[in-house]
Amino acid sequence: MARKPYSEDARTRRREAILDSAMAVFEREGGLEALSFRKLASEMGLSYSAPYRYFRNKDELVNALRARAYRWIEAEMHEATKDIASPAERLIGLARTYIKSGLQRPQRYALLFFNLDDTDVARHSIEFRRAKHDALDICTRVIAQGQKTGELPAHIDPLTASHMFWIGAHGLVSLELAGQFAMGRDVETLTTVVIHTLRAGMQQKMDRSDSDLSATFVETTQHA
Amino acid sequence: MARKPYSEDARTRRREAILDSAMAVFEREGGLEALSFRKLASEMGLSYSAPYRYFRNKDELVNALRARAYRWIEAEMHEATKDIASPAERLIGLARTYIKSGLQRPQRYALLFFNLDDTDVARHSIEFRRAKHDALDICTRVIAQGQKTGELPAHIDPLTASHMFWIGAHGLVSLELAGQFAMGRDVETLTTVVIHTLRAGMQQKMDRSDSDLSATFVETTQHA
DNA sequence: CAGAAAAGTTGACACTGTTAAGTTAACGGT
DNA sequence: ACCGTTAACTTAACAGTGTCAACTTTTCTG
Repeated sequence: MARKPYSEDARTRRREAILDSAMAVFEREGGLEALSFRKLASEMGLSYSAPYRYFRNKDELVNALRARAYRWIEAEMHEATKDIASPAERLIGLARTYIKSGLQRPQRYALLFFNLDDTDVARHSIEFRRAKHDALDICTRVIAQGQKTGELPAHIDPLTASHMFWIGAHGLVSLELAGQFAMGRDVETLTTVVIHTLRAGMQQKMDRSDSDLSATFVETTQHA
Repeated sequence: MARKPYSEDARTRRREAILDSAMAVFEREGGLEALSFRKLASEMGLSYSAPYRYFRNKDELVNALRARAYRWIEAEMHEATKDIASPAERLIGLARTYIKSGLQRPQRYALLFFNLDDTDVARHSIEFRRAKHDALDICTRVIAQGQKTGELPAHIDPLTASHMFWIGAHGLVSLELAGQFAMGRDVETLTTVVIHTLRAGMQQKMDRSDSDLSATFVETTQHA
């Protein structure tokens, strides 16, 4: 009686095709506002509400694009550093690749962190969370490995350390993409400085004075 | 024959009122898409195209909001740290205030760096550029001062150093706002670690091996 | 080949940004 | 006091958008 859908993988293939097209439009035209179901559909020779068979709404489509973007940057990092034996060197390679990739494809990178509606942040798709976790995990594991071989300091936990490198890399990419470093600053140099600083600072154990200093300035102004 | 406009400062006062309203709507509803001229105008008891007398288009309005946001975070930083005598301590206070303020008002912060159309980046309003420059300048001057007193290392130039702190602070805020640190990580700790790491790493002079390492990984993969 | 269900289409609704034309209000000169 | 000029504002309209409900067409299964 009930029939199977046309073919399970035909369906997902079509879904992927839509995502391909969507990513292309998105990166070409720039911005999520410029990406509309209607433009997308017409580009694929379909009618304007056809994509609704594959994505409940635009948010769902965009979240699928986000997951893709994450898998892409993860692949970039893996590909570029998988043959580096030394953990410390690989860590630096990861950071540089992350930065380079982000700068190379601004739109795709922006997809990862910008334009997040508050509700989106609450619960991303599982696909998205896993992609994110996997990407960070490469970094965490490399650091843990480096701690075993003694190349990297053992006093900091690997997750915190990789968060820190992520913060540095993302901060750099993000500010550069927002055009904040203008005035003849080149990113190459800044990249090197940031990586060096994080690497060197990581060696230094925190002592009491650090946490004291932090407590000192907790109260900030609160005028709207 | 020709008459003066109603009153120069009445006009700018009205403009400011619109911006007040716009910022309120924007922060309440969340997101630039939710902020429309029509909602804004109706909230002020005006007709839907009245704001066009004060802003050529939505981009211009948004850019004015951005400039406001910048002046806001600059004021927060100034207010919270102006009485700290030691440059090194004040630098840390600046970073902590920046982070705290950003986390406290996510929408307003996001305005500064997200949702930038490619064309926007090219040429922001002069107002915006100056606000940005002023904010960064606080940091740069504090560092320069710290170098004079010997509290901070002199081998790095102040602008690069403040860029680095900016990268760290922004990266932290930005990732936290994007909900990337979930899994029971608290930002307080991460903040302390990042600041400590930058501070400690800054002391360490770069040697030849750093730049060598950077050159090693310049070629990354290039498959779409 | 029938019938069921998926895929795709069309029409409609409530929005949006933006422009053009028309209306009202405030000022300067006489 | 009045008139013209001009700013401020309103209204109508256009081209888009996301989204849903009602259709039509296609494709597979019994």
